[in-house]
Amino acid sequence: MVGIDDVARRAGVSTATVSRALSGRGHVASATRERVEEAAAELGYVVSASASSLATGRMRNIGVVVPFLNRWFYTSVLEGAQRRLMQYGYDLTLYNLSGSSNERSTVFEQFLLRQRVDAVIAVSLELSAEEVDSLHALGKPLVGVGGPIRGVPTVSIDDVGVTRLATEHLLSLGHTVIGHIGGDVDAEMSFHMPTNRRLGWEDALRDAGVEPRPELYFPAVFTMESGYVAAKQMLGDPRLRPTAVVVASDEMAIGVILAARDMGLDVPRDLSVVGIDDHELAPFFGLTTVAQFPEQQGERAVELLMRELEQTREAEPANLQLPFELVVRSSTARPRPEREPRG
Amino acid sequence: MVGIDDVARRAGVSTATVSRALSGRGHVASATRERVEEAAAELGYVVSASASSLATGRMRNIGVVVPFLNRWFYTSVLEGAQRRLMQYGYDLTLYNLSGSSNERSTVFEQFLLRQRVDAVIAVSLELSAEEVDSLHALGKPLVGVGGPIRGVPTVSIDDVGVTRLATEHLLSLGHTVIGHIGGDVDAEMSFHMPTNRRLGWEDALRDAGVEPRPELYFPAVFTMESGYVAAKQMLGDPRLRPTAVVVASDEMAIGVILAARDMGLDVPRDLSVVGIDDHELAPFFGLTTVAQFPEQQGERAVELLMRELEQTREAEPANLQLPFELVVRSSTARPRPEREPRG
DNA sequence: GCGGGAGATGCAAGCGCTTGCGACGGCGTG
DNA sequence: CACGCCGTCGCAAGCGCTTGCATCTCCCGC
Repeated sequence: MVGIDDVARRAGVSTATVSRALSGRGHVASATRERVEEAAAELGYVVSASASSLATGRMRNIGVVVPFLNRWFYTSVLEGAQRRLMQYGYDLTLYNLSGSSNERSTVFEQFLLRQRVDAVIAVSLELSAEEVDSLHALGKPLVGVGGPIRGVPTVSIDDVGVTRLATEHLLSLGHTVIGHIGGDVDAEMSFHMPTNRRLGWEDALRDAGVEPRPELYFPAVFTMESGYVAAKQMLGDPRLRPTAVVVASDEMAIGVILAARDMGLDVPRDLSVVGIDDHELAPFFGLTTVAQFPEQQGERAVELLMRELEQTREAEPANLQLPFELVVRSSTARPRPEREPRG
Repeated sequence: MVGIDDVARRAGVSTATVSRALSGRGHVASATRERVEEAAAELGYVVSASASSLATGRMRNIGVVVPFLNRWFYTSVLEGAQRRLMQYGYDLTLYNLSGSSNERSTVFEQFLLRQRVDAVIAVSLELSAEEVDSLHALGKPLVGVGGPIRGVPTVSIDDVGVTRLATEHLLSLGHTVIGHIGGDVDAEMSFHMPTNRRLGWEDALRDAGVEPRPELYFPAVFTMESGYVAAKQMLGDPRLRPTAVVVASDEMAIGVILAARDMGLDVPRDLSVVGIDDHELAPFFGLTTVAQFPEQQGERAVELLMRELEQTREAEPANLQLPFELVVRSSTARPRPEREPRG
């Protein structure tokens, strides 16, 4: 295994110079630097991560904690974070909490605290005060993505804004009886998000002079099937007869479209549906949606972290609100002139 | 930061004893061990990963390389691997190749060779001989999941077996005009898999005395949309008129179901479809499929690695074939007595 | 022409563990 | 009863880097 002194010998300098030349820290004459780089390349030298870490106290590795893996949002965030981290020369070590419930404490106690990561990104997780504290006690920066964490910088979207935008789109088309299928507050790991999205729907309606009807809200759990079931209930109730529905995620929205189809309703003629996400399947189903950009969220989270890590100054816990935008496809249209939504 | 000698002092022993007591290597009187563990717990001591790695040469971290993240198969493998690794006390660092094409070489040259991982798991990747060699040169065990890699232990399923089983299911129901929608050999990173799956379809047909017709095979790219498009072509061609189709993945198969529906065909009355995977959406669509168990594949890959890592003996490159099984749902049925499949 | 400063490099002391080797008793065996 | 072995533990030498400090050279300005 070729080490730093092999390189030093070959380049005719000291190991200190090799270290400085390769890391870019400290002054090295450019001629010397080239000679060192050449020697390193010829020998195929790469620094030992552990030795370097031991000496510097930095692992160049950050931990990303996600509640699930099998969901578009998380993998997208992961993808963005990974890409950006690689550019910074950092590794990403993955912690997935979806296993047994005690996996969570194992992750925290055994792994995150084990000095294997310089910082952690928590995706859509509501961390307890102790969890945050234990990380901070170790001097490990922490940023959240998705759910807000008290006292921790977070990148996210404006959750009330997205459903507000979706609802406004529907209102502008002339809809007034607009349902909402959203996350079940009890069932999710992050309870703010579903609540906020519901709020956006209500706010937009009120601003338009329409009083939101509680019976037009149906809870679901962010899966296609759950959206399907909720839609069947909503559309099957003759007292409701919504002409449009805003759905808190694209996966659920697709379930809604399928449900409508199965009930003989035409989308968008009989029912307009708009989702949130711009999931990869949205174009295929012609789903109008409010796009959020999870990859970008991952990237920004990394940037926040890097700023805290590379500079010495404490980062102000600035919560970054990322942009979102309406993508109109074929699942929304003006309501039918007749007030009867059924075929 | 509490270090090993803080623990040693508190327990009244040497650091050597602390190390041995906590790591379980070497003989330590059980009374001493308890005293040490107690002291460590009281101080909240956790070993420094870098110091430990430097001394032992082991990182207790393994790299997992995936071609994409946004696909059910990969995230499932990842999930399984992660869970098992955590049980062994290992970290998982994630490398995703889906970015730019030069990301691949960066991953190999800059990261995997950087002594940050003890071993690597390559998921559905055809590694070049140099890539394999460079890893072996560093003494890093390597196991593949999904695609076979020459000279490397691999865990996978019998790709010809799965489509054979799917086809036999259809044959046993009485179908004889059975189409196949499979991966496009040119478009995929792993070229064996689509070929083998096509082979399974052909073999089963031949064994039943039916000559497979090449025009009943349609290539696609493992997405729902691509399956949809291929199905439209297949079902739209009046010369073909298949009564059933075996599809190389569930996502594509769902596309096929949707296409059939859009063409006014009833599944399974007018068309039986069977997929491969047992994707999380399969139950929702009532899709009959051949289940493979990617999480299990991830777990087994880890086990293979651990055997190679923990024991000294060289692992024989035993390729592990994992089980698969037919899951019958509502997308398959006997063909209609009439030979006319159209409504 | 000389003092001072800045740039370039080397020396060597860690970073916090692990582990081979040796010391020391206590106990089983011939 | 003496010998040797084994279980238990400490000593100290690394593991392969990084970096503060010292040294030396060269150049600049007065």
